[in-house]
Amino acid sequence: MSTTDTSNQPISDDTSGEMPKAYDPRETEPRWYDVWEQSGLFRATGKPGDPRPTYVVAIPPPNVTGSLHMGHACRVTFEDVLIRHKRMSGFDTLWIPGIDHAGIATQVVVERLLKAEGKTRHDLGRARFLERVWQWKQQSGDRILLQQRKLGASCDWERTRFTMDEGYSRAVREVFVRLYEEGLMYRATRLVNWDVETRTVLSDLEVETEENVQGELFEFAYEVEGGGEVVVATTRPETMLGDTAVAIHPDDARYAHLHGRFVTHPFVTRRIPIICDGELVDMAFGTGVVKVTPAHDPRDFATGKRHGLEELGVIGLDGKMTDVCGEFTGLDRFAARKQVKARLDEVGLARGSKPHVMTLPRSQRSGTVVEPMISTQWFVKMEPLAGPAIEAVEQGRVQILPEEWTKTYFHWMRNIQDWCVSRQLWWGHDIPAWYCDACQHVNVAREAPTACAKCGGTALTQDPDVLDTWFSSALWPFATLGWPEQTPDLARYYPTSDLETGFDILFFWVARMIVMGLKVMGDVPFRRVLLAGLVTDERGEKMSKVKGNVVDPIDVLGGATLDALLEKAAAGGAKPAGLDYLRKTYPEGFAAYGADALRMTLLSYAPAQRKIALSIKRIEGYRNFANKLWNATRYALGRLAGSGAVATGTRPAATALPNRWVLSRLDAALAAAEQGLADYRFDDASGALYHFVWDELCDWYLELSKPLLQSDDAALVAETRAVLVHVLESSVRALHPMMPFVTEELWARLPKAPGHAAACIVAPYPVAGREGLRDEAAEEALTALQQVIVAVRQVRAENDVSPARRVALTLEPPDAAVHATWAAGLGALAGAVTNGDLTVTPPGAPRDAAVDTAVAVAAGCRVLVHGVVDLAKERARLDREIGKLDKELAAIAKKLDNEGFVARAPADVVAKERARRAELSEQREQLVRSQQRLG
RNA sequence: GGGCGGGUAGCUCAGCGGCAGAGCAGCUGCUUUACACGCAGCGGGUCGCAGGUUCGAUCCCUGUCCCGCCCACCA
Repeated sequence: MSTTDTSNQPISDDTSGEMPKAYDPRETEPRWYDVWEQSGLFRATGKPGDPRPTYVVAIPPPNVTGSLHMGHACRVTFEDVLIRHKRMSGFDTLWIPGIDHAGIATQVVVERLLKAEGKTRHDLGRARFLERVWQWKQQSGDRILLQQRKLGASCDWERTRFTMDEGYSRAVREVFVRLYEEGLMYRATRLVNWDVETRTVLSDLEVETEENVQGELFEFAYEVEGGGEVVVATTRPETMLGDTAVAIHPDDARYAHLHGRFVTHPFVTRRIPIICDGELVDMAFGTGVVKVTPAHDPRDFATGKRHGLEELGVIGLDGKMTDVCGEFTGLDRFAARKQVKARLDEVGLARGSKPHVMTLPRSQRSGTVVEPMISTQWFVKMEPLAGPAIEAVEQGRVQILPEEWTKTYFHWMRNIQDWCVSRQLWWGHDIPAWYCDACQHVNVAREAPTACAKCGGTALTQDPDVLDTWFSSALWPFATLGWPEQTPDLARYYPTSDLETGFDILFFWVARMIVMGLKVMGDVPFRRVLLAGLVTDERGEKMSKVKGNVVDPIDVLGGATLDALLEKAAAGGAKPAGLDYLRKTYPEGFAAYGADALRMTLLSYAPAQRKIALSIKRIEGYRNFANKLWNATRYALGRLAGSGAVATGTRPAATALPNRWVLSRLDAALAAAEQGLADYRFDDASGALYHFVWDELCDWYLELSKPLLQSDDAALVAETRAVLVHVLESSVRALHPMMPFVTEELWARLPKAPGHAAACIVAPYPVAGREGLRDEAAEEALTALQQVIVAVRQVRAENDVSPARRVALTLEPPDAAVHATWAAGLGALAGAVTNGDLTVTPPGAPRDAAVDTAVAVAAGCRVLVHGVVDLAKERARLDREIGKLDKELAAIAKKLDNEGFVARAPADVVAKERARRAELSEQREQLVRSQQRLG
């Protein structure tokens, strides 16, 4: 695949200087980011009729609540890998950046700022408060966008969107009105989740349940009119002030005499009917009598509807008892609980309490216990909308990865409840509903109406509430492309390709985008959903300011001393335990690991329904890897200098074994990377390239290339240079999506043929098998070479032979054919790499080794290391080697002696075992003979 | 009460029918002119537990014990 012509791109940078021994990301990263951005390389340039395929990702817009955290770094990394890979592969790529206004979260943050000034939002009034929030938005939003740049995000910044942009607001109003017109948006009075702290209603999703709370089940009696009593139990005694019925099971013989009777309320003058309800009451639970508070409990609310009970609100929107509560009026709900219990005790109606394990609903934002309240709110009717969204996933029009999440998605969608979308906040999208002062008619319109549609009255009041922030987020994939205008962007880039996000917002955001995309655009918003884990600290605990365990991506990139970390944590309100954790875990703070290292680290975790416990040691490892790549290039540049060898992007021809081998291994690595990227297994893709570069290219090829480059054979030297530069530049290109900065820097320094891409970011992504396939013969031969070299190294290390000491080596090939290969040059390579003078003995030569000679068996050959005098050590080493072989042979024997195995296992498996047994036995025999010779 | 995921080397995690792997940590050497952010070598695991299927199980099935998460209106 070809990429856009970049020969005229103004890519230039001063990379002529000497390469320092260590790579310093602080120097290269800002420099290259500016070059990319200023050259317009992030822009999606597709025009109508552009033949290139498109690839589109809409970023999950970060909240304007502060600064970027590790979760965002995760988003940026994954998405940037996808985008950069596709860009290099010739796609017209668009990555839409943006910011979310994050209604409640942002309002809470700004209110906290005001509180520090001793003010509340009410002191400012709505208009001035919103001004403050907009100020905050500007500041926080800018910071977030800057931080994303530091991570290397190649977004099309000119298309940056904010969920409260003018155009975006138009989209929100349009969708609201359309849903209203179809009867899918409605206003209703319901029992809702009320957050008394922020004084707003919450959707079901914004309520989190705290499990296994140790509470108590308090029992008290109601006096029955005409004598007797019934005992009820409750975890919330204060709600008894709002009891409007007492329920028993219709079939409960114990209470048959109570049918149609009343009880009296001890604190307010009210007769409370005893009702029969088989749905609410479980005869076996407690006393079998249930107090009914329709205004403050979901099940009681339903019961109230069935029986036409009065809904008596006793807890106000402010969490205090309302004025129908007599002596308890004005008390905080928790104070009232105590007081009610005390008073019940006083009047002799308390009947004791039992410990009770329960779950407590808490507000996701404020953490306060959520109070069920009756209130009039706007709802979206979800069931008709969910159907198509379920189908889309069933039919694979949207694919969810990892697949385990599909089930979770279906479960939620199939049991979906209506979505409460109004919020009693100031920061958010206004609800486009105006109430007629004269006739109360609800006027829902795209623009503010001048007169009531029903009575013509001109006195209209707009709904003071705003919309749930997720309502606008649900429109993200098309609103960012200009909808409701029919823009060229919308035509070209919708549906988007992949959506990548954290699994924690599968319901909040992903599911609702699918719903809205299908409803509004008539098509899915994206083809694929990639869900990633939550980034946690090293212990697997969620990062939080209070815990002090927040790892700021920017600190990881640029470095931070322990003192700086402690200071920041303390400023964020971290507790002493959190600071201790920091001291213990990061005693030296962070070095400047660089964005590339952080990115590689985040990519290295396998996708799973699990947390990503970010380890600094791991980041350090990838920092080291960047340095490794840097130094490999440094080595290559030194050897290429003045030679005229250049990278062409085309695989050079090779005859020498190491050259053939490394080209073949490169191909294997590229194939693995390609597969990993295709499967969204970034861990596999990055891992394949990491291991190729470090374990094969650096550990073996670069070492083997040294003797080759010193050869008198000019053609061999030229070939090796061509291979060296090719393998390196291919690795650099292949790693670019994961490690954009160091690769761009190295790319600039590598000598390139005139036609080759000027910038790595737009260079063609290397494809496996393009200019040649795997070279099996070379791989096999080089494996043999490696075995011999490793054998010599082992012998040297175990016998304390200094690496500096040159030794004499003898290689005894088993037959003429093998002898030919080693004699032809492999033997010399083995010697060169191990600092030895290696002699290959011809077949049939005498095979007696002197006593000071250590012997290993590798690649079927005997490997003799002369001048090794420590007999005891050598004997011990051989013992261990033989022991290892014995263990393996025993395992093989167990299999082959098993008739079932020989009879039923596939023939090739059996054959393999037999061959292996033969090989190992031969090896063992040779070692035993060598040992005997040692005496 | 349902559902999902996890328990593999000291730590963090890959692997998921046919020789137990990586990174880090540990131990032993090495100022080898690409790299000490390094090189070479070594040690370390009844793959949570118990059954079953299979010639063969870390991998598949059943049960069980821990840990995490999600959903659910039992007073």
